[in-house]
Amino acid sequence: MIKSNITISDIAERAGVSKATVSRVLNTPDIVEKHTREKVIQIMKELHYSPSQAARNLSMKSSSTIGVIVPEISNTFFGELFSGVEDITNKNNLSLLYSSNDNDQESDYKALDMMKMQRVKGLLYIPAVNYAGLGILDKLQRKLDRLDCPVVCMDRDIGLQCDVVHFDDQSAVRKAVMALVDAGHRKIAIIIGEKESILSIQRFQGYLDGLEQANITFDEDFVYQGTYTRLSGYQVTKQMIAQKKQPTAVITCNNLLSKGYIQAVCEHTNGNMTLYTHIGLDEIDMMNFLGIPYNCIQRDAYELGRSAAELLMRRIERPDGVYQHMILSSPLVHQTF
Amino acid sequence: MIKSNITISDIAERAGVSKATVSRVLNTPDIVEKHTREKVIQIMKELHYSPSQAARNLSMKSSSTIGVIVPEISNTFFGELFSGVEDITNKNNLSLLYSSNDNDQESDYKALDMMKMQRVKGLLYIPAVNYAGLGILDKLQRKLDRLDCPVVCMDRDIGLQCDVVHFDDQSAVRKAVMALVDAGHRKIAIIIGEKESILSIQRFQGYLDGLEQANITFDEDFVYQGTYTRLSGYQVTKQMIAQKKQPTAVITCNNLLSKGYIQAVCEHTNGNMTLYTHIGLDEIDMMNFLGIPYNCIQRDAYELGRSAAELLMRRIERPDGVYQHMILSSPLVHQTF
DNA sequence: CTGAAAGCGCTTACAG
DNA sequence: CTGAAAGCGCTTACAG
Repeated sequence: MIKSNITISDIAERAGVSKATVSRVLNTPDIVEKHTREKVIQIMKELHYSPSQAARNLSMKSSSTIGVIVPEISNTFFGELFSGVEDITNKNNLSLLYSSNDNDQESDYKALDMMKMQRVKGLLYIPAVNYAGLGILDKLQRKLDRLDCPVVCMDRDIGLQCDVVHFDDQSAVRKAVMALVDAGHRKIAIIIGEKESILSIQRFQGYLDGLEQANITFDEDFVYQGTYTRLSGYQVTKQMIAQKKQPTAVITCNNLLSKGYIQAVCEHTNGNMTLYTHIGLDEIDMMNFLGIPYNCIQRDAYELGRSAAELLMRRIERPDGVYQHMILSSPLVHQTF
Repeated sequence: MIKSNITISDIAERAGVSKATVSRVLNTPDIVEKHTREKVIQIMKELHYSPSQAARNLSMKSSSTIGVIVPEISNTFFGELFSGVEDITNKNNLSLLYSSNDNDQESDYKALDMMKMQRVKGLLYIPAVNYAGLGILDKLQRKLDRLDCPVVCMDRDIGLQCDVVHFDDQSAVRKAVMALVDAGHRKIAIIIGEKESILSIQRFQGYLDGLEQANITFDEDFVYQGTYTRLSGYQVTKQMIAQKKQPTAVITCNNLLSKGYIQAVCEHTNGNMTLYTHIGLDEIDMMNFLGIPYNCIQRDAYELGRSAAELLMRRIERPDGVYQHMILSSPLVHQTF
């Protein structure tokens, strides 16, 4: 560590100019005389000067930081998303302030408070829970409004007044059901996570839509509900396997549930995945490469992050104008059945 | 968006006290009289006051942000690592400023410059490349020193003067070779990434150590070198498969290479992974659950992140003292052969 | 093209 | 226990 608190004053002094001039070569180099400019730049380099963003932000009442709040970074889906975000913010020379909310409302509030204290220039946000369902959507909305910066809500459309980017899960699940029906299935089970989650609600609705379209009577025995974790997917699938009334096809509603499902099935069949015909939401890494046919609704998390970040950039440019509602398609990819 | 630039002055005015007092209820509440304190707090709540970190940092010449630089967040290894980091920084009420360097030296410099401008309180750092190998380690070291904050180097020990946390890859690979030898193998191939990478150097040395210990003559035909990407792992493995001289066992030197390897082997054998006996570095998600026996050197990325973050916290507390060199063990996990 | 000065929103000795 | 004032490191009208 080197104590190196070089400030604009040091540069000004050495260059024999005012602080204002130094500031100008930093911000509006064109308006300072060439010779002066070069001298100042030279000295900055010599002294390894690095302007303080904090001071700059304070003075300009602005910020160079974008906040990102996602449920949990260790889920590859959010890692990919993050990667898409970064590609855009990098281009715009913006820093990324990160926080995860662990799908927990309290953590979510904490994260939002932090973002506010940091005065982020914009926020990319995945709500922790379904605030609409909890009846506290208004409270969240006010919290976001008070952030006093553009917000783009990603992945979960809980009814927020802001730009929103998400996948059309409802129709994707509907199509998945239709594809199974076309292949002759009538007994189609679905495994969903938390009932209250907007994700579950939409995906389940897609399931109902599909059944209706195919004239299949809804049978609640084929609805398995857990939480959006691998462990839960495993347990629920075990339960399902033990039932007398068996489905012939299964839809699992996120990548973690799918993983748990696969684990349970493989354990039961000794690695043979054909116990049920299966369609998962989200790709699962490696499945394609192992020569195991894997059917899924493909959601491009990288693209989600990229689109949301681009939308945020535009919104920062032009804060006014009607909110965008962007829906990304998620194709059904099935090699077999 | 609500324009809500409530400042400490607003609070002071409404509460009929000075700014200093308001600041004190924020920072040292105990020394302000109970009644005053409560009144101020009350007004802060009413007005949804949120202090500006930028102003605070500037005034205190400090920071509440930890920087994290990793190669690429989309690799699950780094996602897990990040998750370990966050658990610690959350506890300490520190924000996380994130940047990836994409294993590219220029991006790495850019990231470091950004961290400096942001005046991070500490940095968790994975060097983009092997600076030692490039002969510019000194330059990097000075860059880090000028950051004027504690730095913990993670995952890659390139010889930096700072705290370091990494796995003992060399001895892990040596043990992997020994395990293969014990199972009767003599023709053991290794697939490594970029030659110059410190990762490759150490892992390759472990390979040599193992061969020597087993009295096996080194045969360079069994060394396959690519880059640390899935595609490269795939291509190199294809090449290997096409060779007349065949190994009986293969070691792949990171998770991406392992994935590419698996892809190539499965493609060639139609899903039968027993073409070679294989040990990969790092776990691969799902393998265990698919009932596919997968042998690997297990490196706990979450633990790496957690340890590094804890070390950083301690170093921030006590900046002086000799640098720590922490080596995490990475057990060899093999169910078969 | 350049400088003096005020201001951004805080904190903290200092004096009371 | 509290306030007035200086200072953190910048930027930017304003005047020249």
